[in-house]
Amino acid sequence: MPKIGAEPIRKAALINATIFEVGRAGSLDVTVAQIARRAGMSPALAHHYFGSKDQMFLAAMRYILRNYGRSVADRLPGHGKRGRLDAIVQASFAPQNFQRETVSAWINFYALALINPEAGRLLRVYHCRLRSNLMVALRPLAADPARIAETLGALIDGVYLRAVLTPGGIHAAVAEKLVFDYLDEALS
Amino acid sequence: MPKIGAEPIRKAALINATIFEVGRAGSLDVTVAQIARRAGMSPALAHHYFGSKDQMFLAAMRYILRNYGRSVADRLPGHGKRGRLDAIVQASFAPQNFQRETVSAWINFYALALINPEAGRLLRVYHCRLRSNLMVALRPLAADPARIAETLGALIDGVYLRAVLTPGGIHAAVAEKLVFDYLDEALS
DNA sequence: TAACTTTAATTGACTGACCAATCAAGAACA
DNA sequence: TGTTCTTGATTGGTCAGTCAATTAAAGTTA
Repeated sequence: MPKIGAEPIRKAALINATIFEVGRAGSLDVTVAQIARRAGMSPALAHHYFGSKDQMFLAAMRYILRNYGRSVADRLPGHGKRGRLDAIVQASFAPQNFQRETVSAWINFYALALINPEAGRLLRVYHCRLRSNLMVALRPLAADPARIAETLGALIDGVYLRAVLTPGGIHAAVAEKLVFDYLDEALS
Repeated sequence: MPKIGAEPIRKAALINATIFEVGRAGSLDVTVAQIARRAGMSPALAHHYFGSKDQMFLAAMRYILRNYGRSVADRLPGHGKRGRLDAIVQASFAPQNFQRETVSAWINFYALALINPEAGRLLRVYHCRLRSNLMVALRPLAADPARIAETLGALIDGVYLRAVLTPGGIHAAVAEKLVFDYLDEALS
Protein backbone atom coordinates (compact mmCIF):
# COMPACT_ATOMS: atom_id res chain seq x y z
CA MET A 1 0.00 0.00 0.00
CA PRO A 2 1.07 3.56 -0.71
CA LYS A 3 0.90 6.69 1.36
CA ILE A 4 -2.65 6.50 2.63
CA GLY A 5 -5.07 8.61 4.60
CA ALA A 6 -4.58 11.87 2.74
CA GLU A 7 -8.02 11.91 1.16
CA PRO A 8 -10.16 12.87 4.18
CA ILE A 9 -7.61 15.46 5.28
CA ARG A 10 -7.39 17.00 1.82
CA LYS A 11 -11.15 17.01 1.36
CA ALA A 12 -11.70 18.68 4.73
CA ALA A 13 -9.07 21.29 3.90
CA LEU A 14 -10.74 21.97 0.55
CA ILE A 15 -14.17 22.34 2.13
CA ASN A 16 -12.84 24.80 4.69
CA ALA A 17 -11.01 26.70 2.00
CA THR A 18 -14.13 26.80 -0.17
CA ILE A 19 -16.21 28.33 2.62
CA PHE A 20 -13.44 30.75 3.49
CA GLU A 21 -12.91 31.92 -0.08
CA VAL A 22 -16.61 32.19 -0.87
CA GLY A 23 -17.05 34.20 2.30
CA ARG A 24 -14.07 36.36 1.53
CA ALA A 25 -15.09 37.05 -2.05
CA GLY A 26 -18.75 37.38 -1.09
CA SER A 27 -19.54 35.43 -4.22
CA LEU A 28 -19.38 32.00 -5.80
CA ASP A 29 -17.07 33.55 -8.35
CA VAL A 30 -13.95 32.00 -6.89
CA THR A 31 -11.56 29.90 -8.91
CA VAL A 32 -10.56 26.36 -8.11
CA ALA A 33 -6.99 27.62 -8.10
CA GLN A 34 -7.78 30.12 -5.31
CA ILE A 35 -9.45 27.46 -3.19
CA ALA A 36 -6.71 24.93 -3.79
CA ARG A 37 -3.97 27.42 -2.98
CA ARG A 38 -5.74 28.38 0.23
CA ALA A 39 -5.94 24.69 1.10
CA GLY A 40 -2.26 24.27 0.34
CA MET A 41 -2.36 22.14 -2.78
CA SER A 42 -2.52 22.32 -6.56
CA PRO A 43 -5.77 22.89 -8.48
CA ALA A 44 -5.29 19.52 -10.13
CA LEU A 45 -5.45 17.78 -6.76
CA ALA A 46 -8.71 19.54 -5.93
CA HIS A 47 -10.16 18.18 -9.14
CA HIS A 48 -8.74 14.76 -8.36
CA TYR A 49 -10.65 14.62 -5.09
CA PHE A 50 -13.91 16.33 -5.99
CA GLY A 51 -14.22 15.83 -9.72
CA SER A 52 -15.64 19.28 -10.34
CA LYS A 53 -16.06 22.72 -8.86
CA ASP A 54 -19.80 22.14 -8.39
CA GLN A 55 -19.13 19.07 -6.31
CA MET A 56 -16.84 21.13 -4.11
CA PHE A 57 -19.56 23.72 -3.54
CA LEU A 58 -22.09 21.02 -2.75
CA ALA A 59 -19.71 19.35 -0.29
CA ALA A 60 -19.20 22.71 1.41
CA MET A 61 -22.96 23.25 1.58
CA ARG A 62 -23.47 19.79 3.06
CA TYR A 63 -20.82 20.59 5.64
CA ILE A 64 -22.55 23.79 6.71
CA LEU A 65 -25.96 22.13 6.87
CA ARG A 66 -24.56 19.19 8.86
CA ASN A 67 -22.94 21.66 11.24
CA TYR A 68 -26.21 23.47 11.74
CA GLY A 69 -28.08 20.22 12.34
CA ARG A 70 -25.51 19.12 14.85
CA SER A 71 -25.60 22.46 16.64
CA VAL A 72 -29.38 22.13 17.01
CA ALA A 73 -29.18 18.52 18.20
CA ASP A 74 -26.51 19.41 20.76
CA ARG A 75 -28.89 21.84 22.44
CA LEU A 76 -31.95 19.62 22.52
CA PRO A 77 -34.07 19.00 24.45
CA GLY A 78 -33.19 22.11 26.50
CA HIS A 79 -34.78 23.11 29.76
CA GLY A 80 -38.30 24.05 30.65
CA LYS A 81 -41.48 24.39 28.64
CA ARG A 82 -39.84 26.41 25.90
CA GLY A 83 -36.57 24.49 26.00
CA ARG A 84 -36.83 22.97 22.54
CA LEU A 85 -37.80 26.26 20.97
CA ASP A 86 -35.09 28.27 22.68
CA ALA A 87 -32.56 25.64 21.68
CA ILE A 88 -33.47 25.86 17.99
CA VAL A 89 -33.39 29.65 17.89
CA GLN A 90 -30.16 29.81 19.85
CA ALA A 91 -28.59 27.29 17.51
CA SER A 92 -29.63 29.38 14.51
CA PHE A 93 -27.84 32.35 15.99
CA ALA A 94 -24.86 30.49 17.39
CA PRO A 95 -21.59 32.33 16.80
CA GLN A 96 -20.27 29.91 14.21
CA ASN A 97 -23.40 30.29 12.09
CA PHE A 98 -23.05 34.01 12.38
CA GLN A 99 -19.50 34.64 11.29
CA ARG A 100 -19.11 36.70 8.19
CA GLU A 101 -17.71 33.81 6.11
CA THR A 102 -20.47 31.41 7.07
CA VAL A 103 -23.32 33.84 6.50
CA SER A 104 -21.82 35.00 3.23
CA ALA A 105 -21.48 31.36 2.21
CA TRP A 106 -25.12 30.81 3.14
CA ILE A 107 -26.51 33.59 0.97
CA ASN A 108 -24.42 32.41 -1.94
CA PHE A 109 -25.51 28.84 -1.45
CA TYR A 110 -29.07 30.14 -1.49
CA ALA A 111 -28.29 31.59 -4.89
CA LEU A 112 -26.73 28.29 -5.92
CA ALA A 113 -29.91 26.51 -4.87
CA LEU A 114 -31.73 28.51 -7.53
CA ILE A 115 -29.77 26.94 -10.34
CA ASN A 116 -28.37 23.67 -9.05
CA PRO A 117 -31.03 21.00 -8.40
CA GLU A 118 -28.83 19.13 -5.94
CA ALA A 119 -28.24 22.33 -3.95
CA GLY A 120 -31.97 23.02 -4.02
CA ARG A 121 -32.66 19.56 -2.67
CA LEU A 122 -30.20 20.08 0.18
CA LEU A 123 -31.80 23.37 1.10
CA ARG A 124 -35.27 21.87 1.04
CA VAL A 125 -34.12 19.15 3.43
CA TYR A 126 -32.89 21.88 5.76
CA HIS A 127 -36.16 23.80 5.53
CA CYS A 128 -38.21 20.68 6.19
CA ARG A 129 -36.13 19.66 9.16
CA LEU A 130 -36.32 23.16 10.61
CA ARG A 131 -40.08 23.29 10.17
CA SER A 132 -40.50 19.85 11.65
CA ASN A 133 -38.35 20.71 14.64
CA LEU A 134 -40.25 23.92 15.21
CA MET A 135 -43.59 22.14 14.97
CA VAL A 136 -42.61 19.64 17.63
CA ALA A 137 -41.45 22.47 19.85
CA LEU A 138 -44.51 24.64 19.22
CA ARG A 139 -47.31 22.10 19.43
CA PRO A 140 -47.53 22.18 23.24
CA LEU A 141 -47.21 25.97 23.31
CA ALA A 142 -49.38 27.43 20.60
CA ALA A 143 -52.79 27.02 19.06
CA ASP A 144 -51.50 27.26 15.47
CA PRO A 145 -47.97 25.87 15.48
CA ALA A 146 -47.82 25.66 11.68
CA ARG A 147 -48.26 29.38 11.16
CA ILE A 148 -45.78 30.33 13.87
CA ALA A 149 -43.25 27.83 12.57
CA GLU A 150 -43.52 29.31 9.09
CA THR A 151 -43.22 32.87 10.37
CA LEU A 152 -40.33 32.01 12.64
CA GLY A 153 -38.44 30.26 9.86
CA ALA A 154 -38.85 33.24 7.54
CA LEU A 155 -37.92 35.65 10.32
CA ILE A 156 -34.71 33.78 11.06
CA ASP A 157 -33.76 33.80 7.39
CA GLY A 158 -34.63 37.48 7.04
CA VAL A 159 -32.57 38.48 10.04
CA TYR A 160 -29.69 36.46 8.61
CA LEU A 161 -29.99 38.27 5.32
CA ARG A 162 -29.91 41.69 6.91
CA ALA A 163 -27.05 40.73 9.16
CA VAL A 164 -24.75 40.14 6.24
CA LEU A 165 -25.98 43.15 4.28
CA THR A 166 -25.80 45.73 7.04
CA PRO A 167 -22.49 47.58 6.77
CA GLY A 168 -21.23 47.03 10.32
CA GLY A 169 -23.20 43.81 10.64
CA ILE A 170 -25.74 43.51 13.43
CA HIS A 171 -24.66 41.49 16.42
CA ALA A 172 -25.95 37.97 16.91
CA ALA A 173 -27.37 39.03 20.27
CA VAL A 174 -29.47 41.79 18.70
CA ALA A 175 -30.77 39.44 16.02
CA GLU A 176 -31.57 36.77 18.57
CA LYS A 177 -33.42 39.24 20.77
CA LEU A 178 -35.56 40.32 17.81
CA VAL A 179 -36.63 36.72 17.27
CA PHE A 180 -37.21 36.04 20.96
CA ASP A 181 -39.28 39.19 21.27
CA TYR A 182 -41.46 37.94 18.44
CA LEU A 183 -41.79 34.58 20.15
CA ASP A 184 -42.77 36.11 23.49
CA GLU A 185 -45.52 38.00 21.69
CA ALA A 186 -46.69 35.06 19.59
CA LEU A 187 -46.86 32.67 22.54
CA SER A 188 -48.48 35.02 25.03
CA MET B 1 -29.24 66.25 -36.06
CA PRO B 2 -28.84 62.51 -36.64
CA LYS B 3 -31.05 59.60 -35.88
CA ILE B 4 -32.01 60.42 -32.32
CA GLY B 5 -33.95 58.95 -29.45
CA ALA B 6 -32.51 55.45 -29.57
CA GLU B 7 -30.61 55.73 -26.31
CA PRO B 8 -33.48 55.59 -23.81
CA ILE B 9 -35.18 52.83 -25.77
CA ARG B 10 -32.02 50.76 -25.98
CA LYS B 11 -31.20 51.31 -22.33
CA ALA B 12 -34.68 50.29 -21.22
CA ALA B 13 -34.51 47.21 -23.41
CA LEU B 14 -31.14 46.28 -21.92
CA ILE B 15 -32.38 46.74 -18.36
CA ASN B 16 -35.38 44.55 -19.01
CA ALA B 17 -33.21 41.95 -20.68
CA THR B 18 -30.76 42.04 -17.78
CA ILE B 19 -33.50 41.35 -15.25
CA PHE B 20 -34.99 38.68 -17.47
CA GLU B 21 -31.71 36.88 -18.04
CA VAL B 22 -30.57 37.11 -14.43
CA GLY B 23 -33.95 35.74 -13.38
CA ARG B 24 -33.83 33.01 -15.98
CA ALA B 25 -30.30 31.92 -15.14
CA GLY B 26 -30.90 32.38 -11.41
CA SER B 27 -27.43 33.87 -11.25
CA LEU B 28 -25.41 36.95 -12.15
CA ASP B 29 -23.38 34.64 -14.35
CA VAL B 30 -24.91 35.89 -17.55
CA THR B 31 -22.87 37.23 -20.43
CA VAL B 32 -23.25 40.62 -21.99
CA ALA B 33 -23.82 38.79 -25.25
CA GLN B 34 -26.84 36.95 -23.82
CA ILE B 35 -28.37 40.13 -22.50
CA ALA B 36 -27.70 42.06 -25.69
CA ARG B 37 -29.14 39.31 -27.87
CA ARG B 38 -32.24 39.18 -25.69
CA ALA B 39 -32.55 42.95 -26.12
CA GLY B 40 -32.11 42.60 -29.86
CA MET B 41 -28.73 44.20 -30.37
CA SER B 42 -25.04 43.45 -30.48
CA PRO B 43 -22.90 43.13 -27.33
CA ALA B 44 -20.84 46.09 -28.51
CA LEU B 45 -23.90 48.33 -28.40
CA ALA B 46 -24.62 47.29 -24.83
CA HIS B 47 -21.13 48.37 -23.89
CA HIS B 48 -21.59 51.56 -25.84
CA TYR B 49 -24.60 52.55 -23.74
CA PHE B 50 -23.58 51.27 -20.31
CA GLY B 51 -19.81 51.22 -20.42
CA SER B 52 -19.51 47.99 -18.49
CA LYS B 53 -21.40 44.94 -17.34
CA ASP B 54 -21.37 46.18 -13.73
CA GLN B 55 -23.07 49.41 -14.75
CA MET B 56 -25.77 47.36 -16.45
CA PHE B 57 -26.40 45.39 -13.28
CA LEU B 58 -26.53 48.56 -11.22
CA ALA B 59 -28.95 50.19 -13.63
CA ALA B 60 -31.18 47.11 -13.41
CA MET B 61 -31.01 47.24 -9.61
CA ARG B 62 -31.90 50.93 -9.61
CA TYR B 63 -34.83 50.16 -11.88
CA ILE B 64 -36.17 47.49 -9.52
CA LEU B 65 -35.74 49.72 -6.47
CA ARG B 66 -37.38 52.66 -8.22
CA ASN B 67 -40.27 50.40 -9.18
CA TYR B 68 -40.68 49.29 -5.60
CA GLY B 69 -40.58 52.86 -4.31
CA ARG B 70 -43.15 53.93 -6.87
CA SER B 71 -45.41 51.01 -6.01
CA VAL B 72 -45.32 52.04 -2.34
CA ALA B 73 -45.95 55.70 -3.13
CA ASP B 74 -48.90 54.80 -5.36
CA ARG B 75 -50.66 53.13 -2.44
CA LEU B 76 -50.05 55.85 0.15
CA PRO B 77 -51.62 57.10 2.29
CA GLY B 78 -54.19 54.30 2.13
CA HIS B 79 -57.37 54.12 4.18
CA GLY B 80 -57.99 53.91 7.88
CA LYS B 81 -55.71 53.82 10.87
CA ARG B 82 -53.51 51.10 9.44
CA GLY B 83 -53.69 52.43 5.90
CA ARG B 84 -50.02 53.39 5.58
CA LEU B 85 -48.87 50.09 7.00
CA ASP B 86 -51.14 47.97 4.82
CA ALA B 87 -50.04 49.94 1.79
CA ILE B 88 -46.37 49.24 2.43
CA VAL B 89 -46.86 45.54 3.04
CA GLN B 90 -49.16 45.18 0.06
CA ALA B 91 -46.64 46.97 -2.14
CA SER B 92 -43.92 44.61 -0.97
CA PHE B 93 -46.01 41.68 -2.08
CA ALA B 94 -47.42 43.20 -5.24
CA PRO B 95 -47.46 40.78 -8.16
CA GLN B 96 -44.70 42.48 -10.09
CA ASN B 97 -42.34 42.31 -7.12
CA PHE B 98 -43.21 38.67 -6.74
CA GLN B 99 -42.59 37.25 -10.18
CA ARG B 100 -39.89 34.66 -10.43
CA GLU B 101 -37.56 36.87 -12.49
CA THR B 102 -37.85 39.83 -10.16
CA VAL B 103 -37.35 37.86 -6.97
CA SER B 104 -34.48 35.93 -8.47
CA ALA B 105 -32.96 39.22 -9.56
CA TRP B 106 -33.39 40.54 -6.02
CA ILE B 107 -31.56 37.71 -4.33
CA ASN B 108 -28.73 38.00 -6.80
CA PHE B 109 -28.55 41.74 -6.33
CA TYR B 110 -28.35 41.04 -2.61
CA ALA B 111 -25.31 38.92 -3.35
CA LEU B 112 -23.96 41.70 -5.56
CA ALA B 113 -24.37 44.12 -2.66
CA LEU B 114 -21.88 42.03 -0.72
CA ILE B 115 -19.08 42.78 -3.15
CA ASN B 116 -20.01 45.94 -5.04
CA PRO B 117 -19.97 49.08 -2.87
CA GLU B 118 -22.35 50.94 -5.17
CA ALA B 119 -24.84 48.08 -5.02
CA GLY B 120 -24.48 48.01 -1.25
CA ARG B 121 -25.20 51.71 -1.11
CA LEU B 122 -28.36 51.28 -3.19
CA LEU B 123 -29.57 48.50 -0.95
CA ARG B 124 -28.90 50.53 2.16
CA VAL B 125 -30.97 53.37 0.72
CA TYR B 126 -33.81 50.90 0.19
CA HIS B 127 -33.52 49.56 3.72
CA CYS B 128 -33.46 53.04 5.22
CA ARG B 129 -36.45 54.18 3.24
CA LEU B 130 -38.38 51.06 4.16
CA ARG B 131 -37.56 51.47 7.86
CA SER B 132 -38.43 55.14 7.75
CA ASN B 133 -41.75 54.45 6.03
CA LEU B 134 -42.58 51.76 8.52
CA MET B 135 -41.71 54.02 11.45
CA VAL B 136 -44.04 56.73 10.25
CA ALA B 137 -46.79 54.18 9.82
CA LEU B 138 -46.16 52.45 13.15
CA ARG B 139 -45.66 55.42 15.46
CA PRO B 140 -49.40 56.03 15.97
CA LEU B 141 -50.09 52.33 16.36
CA ALA B 142 -47.43 50.78 18.54
CA ALA B 143 -45.48 51.48 21.68
CA ASP B 144 -42.13 50.41 20.20
CA PRO B 145 -42.31 51.18 16.47
CA ALA B 146 -38.57 50.69 16.00
CA ARG B 147 -38.60 47.06 17.06
CA ILE B 148 -41.67 46.21 15.01
CA ALA B 149 -40.28 47.99 11.97
CA GLU B 150 -37.07 45.99 12.23
CA THR B 151 -38.93 42.71 12.67
CA LEU B 152 -41.32 43.48 9.86
CA GLY B 153 -38.50 44.37 7.47
CA ALA B 154 -36.67 41.15 8.23
CA LEU B 155 -39.87 39.14 7.97
CA ILE B 156 -40.64 40.55 4.54
CA ASP B 157 -37.15 39.74 3.34
CA GLY B 158 -37.32 36.25 4.81
CA VAL B 159 -40.63 35.48 3.17
CA TYR B 160 -39.20 36.73 -0.11
CA LEU B 161 -36.21 34.46 0.26
CA ARG B 162 -38.35 31.40 0.88
CA ALA B 163 -40.69 32.28 -1.93
CA VAL B 164 -37.99 31.95 -4.52
CA LEU B 165 -36.42 28.87 -2.93
CA THR B 166 -39.56 26.84 -2.47
CA PRO B 167 -39.96 24.50 -5.47
CA GLY B 168 -43.48 25.49 -6.48
CA GLY B 169 -43.03 28.96 -5.00
CA ILE B 170 -45.44 30.13 -2.34
CA HIS B 171 -48.20 32.39 -3.51
CA ALA B 172 -48.01 36.10 -2.84
CA ALA B 173 -51.30 35.88 -1.00
CA VAL B 174 -50.00 33.27 1.44
CA ALA B 175 -46.86 35.29 2.08
CA GLU B 176 -48.85 38.46 2.59
CA LYS B 177 -51.20 36.75 5.01
CA LEU B 178 -48.22 35.54 7.06
CA VAL B 179 -47.02 39.11 7.42
CA PHE B 180 -50.46 40.51 8.18
CA ASP B 181 -51.06 37.85 10.81
CA TYR B 182 -47.83 38.91 12.48
CA LEU B 183 -48.94 42.54 12.35
CA ASP B 184 -52.33 41.78 13.84
CA GLU B 185 -50.58 40.10 16.71
CA ALA B 186 -47.94 42.76 17.20
CA LEU B 187 -50.43 45.64 17.17
CA SER B 188 -53.09 44.05 19.35
C1' DT C 1 17.93 -6.06 4.87
C1' DA C 2 18.14 -4.79 0.20
C1' DA C 3 15.94 -4.68 -4.06
C1' DC C 4 11.65 -4.70 -6.24
C1' DT C 5 6.63 -3.87 -6.92
C1' DT C 6 2.44 -1.63 -6.37
C1' DT C 7 -0.39 2.12 -5.93
C1' DA C 8 -2.16 6.53 -3.86
C1' DA C 9 -0.76 11.22 -3.88
C1' DT C 10 0.67 15.01 -6.37
C1' DT C 11 1.79 18.42 -9.82
C1' DG C 12 3.29 21.25 -14.07
C1' DA C 13 1.93 21.99 -18.33
C1' DC C 14 -1.53 22.16 -21.45
C1' DT C 15 -6.14 22.66 -23.89
C1' DG C 16 -10.32 24.20 -25.41
C1' DA C 17 -13.59 27.31 -24.56
C1' DC C 18 -15.46 31.55 -23.13
C1' DC C 19 -15.83 36.38 -22.35
C1' DA C 20 -15.51 41.58 -21.30
C1' DA C 21 -14.08 45.31 -23.46
C1' DT C 22 -12.15 47.93 -27.56
C1' DC C 23 -11.93 49.88 -32.04
C1' DA C 24 -12.34 51.12 -36.55
C1' DA C 25 -15.48 51.27 -40.02
C1' DG C 26 -20.07 51.39 -41.94
C1' DA C 27 -25.18 52.72 -41.88
C1' DA C 28 -28.91 55.84 -41.12
C1' DC C 29 -30.84 59.93 -40.49
C1' DA C 30 -31.34 65.16 -39.97
C1' DT D 1 -22.26 67.09 -44.10
C1' DG D 2 -22.12 65.82 -39.37
C1' DT D 3 -23.78 63.22 -35.65
C1' DT D 4 -25.58 59.29 -33.63
C1' DC D 5 -26.27 54.50 -34.07
C1' DT D 6 -24.51 50.01 -34.88
C1' DT D 7 -21.65 46.02 -35.49
C1' DG D 8 -17.87 42.59 -37.01
C1' DA D 9 -13.60 41.59 -35.81
C1' DT D 10 -10.18 41.48 -32.57
C1' DT D 11 -7.61 41.35 -28.27
C1' DG D 12 -5.98 40.13 -23.94
C1' DG D 13 -7.14 37.52 -20.37
C1' DT D 14 -9.25 33.86 -17.46
C1' DC D 15 -10.51 29.43 -16.08
C1' DA D 16 -12.27 24.46 -15.52
C1' DG D 17 -10.79 20.32 -16.41
C1' DT D 18 -7.25 16.77 -18.41
C1' DC D 19 -3.08 14.15 -18.69
C1' DA D 20 1.31 12.32 -18.51
C1' DA D 21 4.86 11.97 -15.41
C1' DT D 22 6.96 12.03 -10.71
C1' DT D 23 7.17 11.02 -5.79
C1' DA D 24 6.89 8.38 -1.81
C1' DA D 25 4.80 5.20 1.29
C1' DA D 26 3.78 0.38 2.20
C1' DG D 27 4.13 -4.24 1.26
C1' DT D 28 6.74 -8.41 -0.97
C1' DT D 29 10.32 -11.31 -2.08
C1' DA D 30 14.77 -13.41 -1.75
